[in-house]
Amino acid sequence: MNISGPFALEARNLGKSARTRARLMDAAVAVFARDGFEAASVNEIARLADVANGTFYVHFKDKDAIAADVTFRIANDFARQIDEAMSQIEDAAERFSCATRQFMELAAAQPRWGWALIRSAWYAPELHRQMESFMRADLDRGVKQGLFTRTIDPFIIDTILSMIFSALAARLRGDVGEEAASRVSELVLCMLGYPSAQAHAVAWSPIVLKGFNTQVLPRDPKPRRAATSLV
Amino acid sequence: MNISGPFALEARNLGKSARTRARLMDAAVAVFARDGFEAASVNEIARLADVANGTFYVHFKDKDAIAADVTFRIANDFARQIDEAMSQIEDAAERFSCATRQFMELAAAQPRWGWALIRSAWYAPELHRQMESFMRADLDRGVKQGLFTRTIDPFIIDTILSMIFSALAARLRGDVGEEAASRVSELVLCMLGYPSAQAHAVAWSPIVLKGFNTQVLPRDPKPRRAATSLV
Amino acid sequence: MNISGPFALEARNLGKSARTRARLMDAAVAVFARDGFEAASVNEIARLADVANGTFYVHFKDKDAIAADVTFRIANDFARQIDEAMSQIEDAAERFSCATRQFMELAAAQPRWGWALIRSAWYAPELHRQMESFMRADLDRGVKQGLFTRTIDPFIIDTILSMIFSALAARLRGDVGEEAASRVSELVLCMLGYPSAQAHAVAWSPIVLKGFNTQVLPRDPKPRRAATSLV
Amino acid sequence: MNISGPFALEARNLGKSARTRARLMDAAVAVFARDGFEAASVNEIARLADVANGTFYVHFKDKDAIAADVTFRIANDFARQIDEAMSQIEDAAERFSCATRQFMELAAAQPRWGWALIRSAWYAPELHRQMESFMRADLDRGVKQGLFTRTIDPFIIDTILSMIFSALAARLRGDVGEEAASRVSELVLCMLGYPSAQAHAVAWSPIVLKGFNTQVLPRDPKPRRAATSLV
DNA sequence: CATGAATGAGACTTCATTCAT
DNA sequence: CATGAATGAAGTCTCATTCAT
Repeated sequence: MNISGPFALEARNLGKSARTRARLMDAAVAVFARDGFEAASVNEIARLADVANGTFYVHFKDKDAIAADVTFRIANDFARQIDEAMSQIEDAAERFSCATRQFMELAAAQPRWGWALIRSAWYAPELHRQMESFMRADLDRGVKQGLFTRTIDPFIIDTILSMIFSALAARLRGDVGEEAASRVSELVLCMLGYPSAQAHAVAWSPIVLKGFNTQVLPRDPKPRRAATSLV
Repeated sequence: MNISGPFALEARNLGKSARTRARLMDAAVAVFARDGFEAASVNEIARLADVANGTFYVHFKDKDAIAADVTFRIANDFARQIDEAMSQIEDAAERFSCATRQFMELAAAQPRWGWALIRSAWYAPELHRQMESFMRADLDRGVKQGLFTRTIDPFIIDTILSMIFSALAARLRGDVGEEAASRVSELVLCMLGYPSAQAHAVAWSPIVLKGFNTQVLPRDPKPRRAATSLV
Repeated sequence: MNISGPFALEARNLGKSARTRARLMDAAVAVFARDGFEAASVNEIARLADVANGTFYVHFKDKDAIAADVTFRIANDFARQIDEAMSQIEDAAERFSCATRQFMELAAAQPRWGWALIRSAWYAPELHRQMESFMRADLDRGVKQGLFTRTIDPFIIDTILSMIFSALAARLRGDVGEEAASRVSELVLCMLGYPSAQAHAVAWSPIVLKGFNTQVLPRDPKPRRAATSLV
Repeated sequence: MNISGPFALEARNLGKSARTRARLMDAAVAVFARDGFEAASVNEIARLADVANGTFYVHFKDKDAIAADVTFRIANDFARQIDEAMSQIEDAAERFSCATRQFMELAAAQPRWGWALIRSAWYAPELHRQMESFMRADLDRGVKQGLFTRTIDPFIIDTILSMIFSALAARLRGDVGEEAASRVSELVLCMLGYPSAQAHAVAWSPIVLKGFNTQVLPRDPKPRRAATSLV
């Protein structure tokens, strides 16, 4: 039962150990996505990764550890790709919209990663903090640019994150199509005090979304602190 | 290890069976709130309820059954109390704000119920449908009254629910005080196209919130279908 | 869930206690027949009998006790009816054949009783001894009459009983029709040394078989020791 | 509590996993023999095998699986040894008698295997079919050779099997000695229409019975379909 | 590193049996 | 007598984790 995914692809030229580890991570993503974090079992992850169950413990202390690693690297990978897509954008509203739409596009292109994020978000507080910090940069920028009238604080950031996750879940369930990203962007911009008509224009403007790029980050990179938003 | 809660209080004058059942329900709420639905175990519920583990199965088929019963009755109880609090209100924006604030007040007054709702919402689709239908009534009314410009559909309702749950979680974690309800109300009203200044006024107007009333509904009431919002 | 059967019918004019007991016995027969003795549960018997589970213990010490009572009474009832059917027959070969055929007819007419006998035979050694003693009488008579050349001892009686039970099971499963009784009779007679042609004639001679008569014996009758065969 | 038996002996030079599996199979035989299939518990099997209860599930899916494996291997082992013992015999009556006597000798030499067969025969329809097919070959041969006048069909085969099992049970209970096999052989031969005197001669002729040979078959052998009788 | 058998705690569930009403 | 809630032992099975190879 061989799950092969982005991590394995990334590690294809590395040593055997790194490749085994990568296979485990791909398998973990698949299992978290399918069963949720709680119901995921180490044995099942090992089975999907085509390694003996004991091998899991050579690479990870326990289920929490692999979940943390997986979500961390997914988040970083997404952040990197989103960053690239936004490098030329200055306007904070556009940046936010672009980031949100790009985020959902990436997640939709790799539904297992999307579901894994959703289904282990509760168990990966690290992820939350990371996404908050990415997002905060653009929201603060918008306030400075006079675009957003709403005060930015952890509460509102949490609220926005929950909206984006909710929209992502709807999209992945198939309840809504790719317009989900624009819809939620528009809602958030309005909520932040951005003029309604412009919110609509920005959120629905045609943009080029990057497809999914499997060049995931190397293991244990220096934590990124780029002044930018994940979403 | 005796957990005593609203259900036990409600059942204190009923027969022995009803009292045991109520103890189990209170215990289930406590465990769901603390551990989440998945991690909750029947044995632990029985232990908290101070009954033998076999006793659980005298009253409920399995964990799903008690969860369904518990969420159903919490939701109905909340709905009833929120309804009462709003009986005199006609304006849809006020109704929404009142419902949301009342909901969060009730949940905050009984944090275990609040956490239980949050942590088993994923596993209680019934609850979701119920809350959606309660909320939809007031949102549609607002559209008819010309207060909301946003089109109401399942996507936006889901989004609003996720915002409210997110705010509730923040409140229950203690990250934010009782202003959480007003803040999220205001955000939602803005998002729906309600004028910003009025949104603020409505969301922050002083209102009398009912405290928690433990008169939970009797078992198996006729399902409420009142044209009103749970939140 | 009301099972009503021969015992209930028999007890319809007795006191309430006797009727409850009778309902339990009918239910026990049904459950033993359907699930086998091991898999039968007291709760299920009580449920089928439409009484509370505690009521079972008012009437029977445990599952063994009801099984013993039930098989004892079925066996006695069958014995009584078989006796009646054979009262005029003197020839031992005819008696054996008649008894066997009558036995299988009764069991087939009341398949639950038949299955219950088969499926609890292992657990009711009493039944075995009883059937052995009934059968022995006719076999010994056959030897005295010079019809059977085979020595009669517990081994051969056991063998014959197992043949009859095997044939009964085949009949109740529907693998074979009502000829099962004649076939097994013929086989046994041959085996006992009875001339082949006569064995065939006796085993297949048309006889009048009594239908099932629900007048089961009163409770705890003096054990019958009539010099006759159950089968 | 260490049960050691033929399977363990057979596996003594194999890997650890095979040895544990063999211990479980020996233990299962012991428990089935002692308690019957229904009453046997996985925990008890593990206890007798001196392994943790979880270990059982490393080797077998459930009780059915180990029962199927055990009966399959016992049956094949018996069949192989019986085949060997009969390789030179052409006469169908002799073959039947030899097979029956050899079968009972093997079972009596290894009473746990005998009891296990008896007590799980009901739950192993596979076993029944296998024995039927082995036996059928010799019975049909006897008809072709003009030795048996009785028509061979599933009903009579079932009947014969029940006789043999009944005799085996009597032998294992100690109610009868090693003459049981000859007695039941003679009875069956008579029943099949084989001349009485010859039946006696064949059934009681001195033959060399192989003792029990613990070289059980390797796991998953090609199923034997030799045109011969198990009994 | 990789393996995979073995472990044993613990989850779920059933059920014979008791006992207060 | 009848009830049926309550009990707790016992059974089934899963799973994170360890360890010898």
